[in-house]
Amino acid sequence: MASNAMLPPEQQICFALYSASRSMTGRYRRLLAPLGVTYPQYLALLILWETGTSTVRQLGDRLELDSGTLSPLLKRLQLLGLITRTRSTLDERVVEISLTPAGSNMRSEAPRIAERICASTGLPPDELVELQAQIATLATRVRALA
Amino acid sequence: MASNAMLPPEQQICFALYSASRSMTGRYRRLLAPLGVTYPQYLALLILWETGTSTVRQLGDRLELDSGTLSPLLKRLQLLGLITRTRSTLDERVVEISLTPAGSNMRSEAPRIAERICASTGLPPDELVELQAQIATLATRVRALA
DNA sequence: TGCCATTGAATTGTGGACAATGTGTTATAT
DNA sequence: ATATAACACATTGTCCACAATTCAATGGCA
Repeated sequence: MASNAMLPPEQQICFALYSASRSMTGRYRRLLAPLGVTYPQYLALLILWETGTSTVRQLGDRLELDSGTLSPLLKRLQLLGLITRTRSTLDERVVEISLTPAGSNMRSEAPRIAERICASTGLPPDELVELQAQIATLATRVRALA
Repeated sequence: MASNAMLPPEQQICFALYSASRSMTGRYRRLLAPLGVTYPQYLALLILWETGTSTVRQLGDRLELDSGTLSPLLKRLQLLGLITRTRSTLDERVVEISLTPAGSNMRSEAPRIAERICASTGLPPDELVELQAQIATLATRVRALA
């Protein structure tokens, strides 16, 4: 592995991930602009479209984000009128995040966006799935070291 | 690709990239902490260790970052005493970034860090190179749409 | 019951990203 | 030679990411 030691960033996998992630976020930026949401906000909506309601903690577990990131992000989604935030009556520490009708309706835009994102990769579905799995495995492995 | 339409984030390649990139940055955070620099700062140093001197534009071209990101980042590297920033005498618009002796000396730490990063992936060198190439290709393709 | 560690969110502070704009410099075209 | 465009970088404002801290609420447990 010593041969890898001083490779330029363009040949290192970390930079490839860093660069690819920003490319993808940039692609989402254009696609999501008409909806007025960002990519991380869209990720939170994806979870909520699936679950209906989630706590801040549950969103953080799924997206691997902490409350320092999610709290202001969710506040912005609330300002946009897409979600509601209410303290749980069973446990006053917990904040329940739910979709408003406007937030629910936005779900119908998702398939078109996902389709265009997949198309941007230029990869056939099977290769996309394969690459996704490899990258996810890598992420899990690296995260396990923390 | 309609089948991909409403996959949960955990099964989408964009989220895999987003998540893997943050995992890697987190790994670098620990490894770079003794040096007092961040991962994006380390990327700039990687270029400078290779070139000796670069303009802000050249750094931006290599790292795909604009001056809005690089200007404050380089200012921090200057505060750390790792680089100098001087206006080019030939073209007063250009700012030349050069390594200080302290910045140059830091290069000796790089191989050890790169080695540990590669080890974190848990992948053999050949698979690492293969995966890097696939991700870099994907990034290029997506970026071409902008 | 009262004490104490734990938990869930929010807040604060630092550093990235990136769009949009500003400022001065250089190149180009009449 | 002078306007005008193009260029390099800096600045501003918004949103993310994450460490560290705070604070209220909860759940043991003596």
